[in-house]
Amino acid sequence: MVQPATNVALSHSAHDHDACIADALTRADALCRQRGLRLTAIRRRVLELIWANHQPTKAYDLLAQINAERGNAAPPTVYRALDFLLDAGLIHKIESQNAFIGCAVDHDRNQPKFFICRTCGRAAEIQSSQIDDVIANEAEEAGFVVDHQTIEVDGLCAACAAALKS
Amino acid sequence: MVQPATNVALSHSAHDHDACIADALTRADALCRQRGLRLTAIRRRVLELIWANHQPTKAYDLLAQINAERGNAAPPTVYRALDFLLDAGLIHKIESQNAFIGCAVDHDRNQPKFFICRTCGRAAEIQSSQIDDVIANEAEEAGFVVDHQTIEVDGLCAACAAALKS
DNA sequence: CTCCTTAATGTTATATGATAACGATACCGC
DNA sequence: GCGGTATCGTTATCATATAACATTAAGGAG
Repeated sequence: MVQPATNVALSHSAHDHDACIADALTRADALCRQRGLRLTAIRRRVLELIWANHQPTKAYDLLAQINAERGNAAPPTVYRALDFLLDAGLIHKIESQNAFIGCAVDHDRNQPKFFICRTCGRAAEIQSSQIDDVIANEAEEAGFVVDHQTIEVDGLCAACAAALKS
Repeated sequence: MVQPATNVALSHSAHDHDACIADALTRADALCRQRGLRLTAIRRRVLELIWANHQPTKAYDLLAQINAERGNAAPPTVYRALDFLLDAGLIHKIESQNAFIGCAVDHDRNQPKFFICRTCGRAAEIQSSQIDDVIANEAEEAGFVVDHQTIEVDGLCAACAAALKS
């Protein structure tokens, strides 16, 4: 279940994975400072591991990774960090997988949505406001007051679809 | 967690709940006969209980209900029935709640979607193809091949929103 | 009808995901 | 430095789901 970051970084088109992790942490630091939240060592490390895994990551995999480096840590250690990060909007939960992934977009007006590839396992967060608009319309018609959305689309990403065809 | 059917039936606008359950079972019988699937006693009973609960229902609640009437039943008994019903398209899983609900619509061209009320707990399955269309467009642009969607919108249903305002 | 194969169920054990409860510690404003 | 609150450690337990294998039942071939 645990996927070393190096494998992941190599498997598709190259991207500067270290920079991508560093960026995410910088953004998290800024956001927490701005809002008076405390990004403690554990919370920061959990966030870093989630970004490093680069795929939806399970709580117990994080726990194992933490324990590999620190030795002590029980489930609440990880779940509390995850709760904090979720509340801060720094990560999202992929409900269909009971897994967590770093937030890659700005959610001022739209809700998280993912395209999840069943082959490479990656979850791409997409930013379409169209989907939110349509849902808002449907809700309006039904008199339903929207609070939160779970939108997870499973299938094949472009790269994996191409690989399968050839 | 287990909610007696009578409470549920009374809580909002009246509907003939017995008939609604009976209809669902009739449809299930027909569909299984047509497709050569075996809607065995357990499977049928699990489906019936799900409809009777009239809300997303947890596997272990179903297990308790089954055991109350038959005494013997372990988790696999229920999970196997649920798997069958899911495969047959007779129920859906609400991923954000680890719960199951009867399928109320025809899915020839569109995928399941739910409006879930945080107050009364009901999950209304909606049939908009607009949402599917927009997702299909987004996927097209991204080169993503859609296989399955999880769309769960949490909030307040019209009735509960009205009740809160007054 | 009976044998045979396969699908379905029973049963035990265990894996996986998440939280309750409470004590100890660290941070931060005063 | 002091005191209150947030965070973390620790233990136990609850909740969700499946593996593995034994047993039984259903339905077709002969």
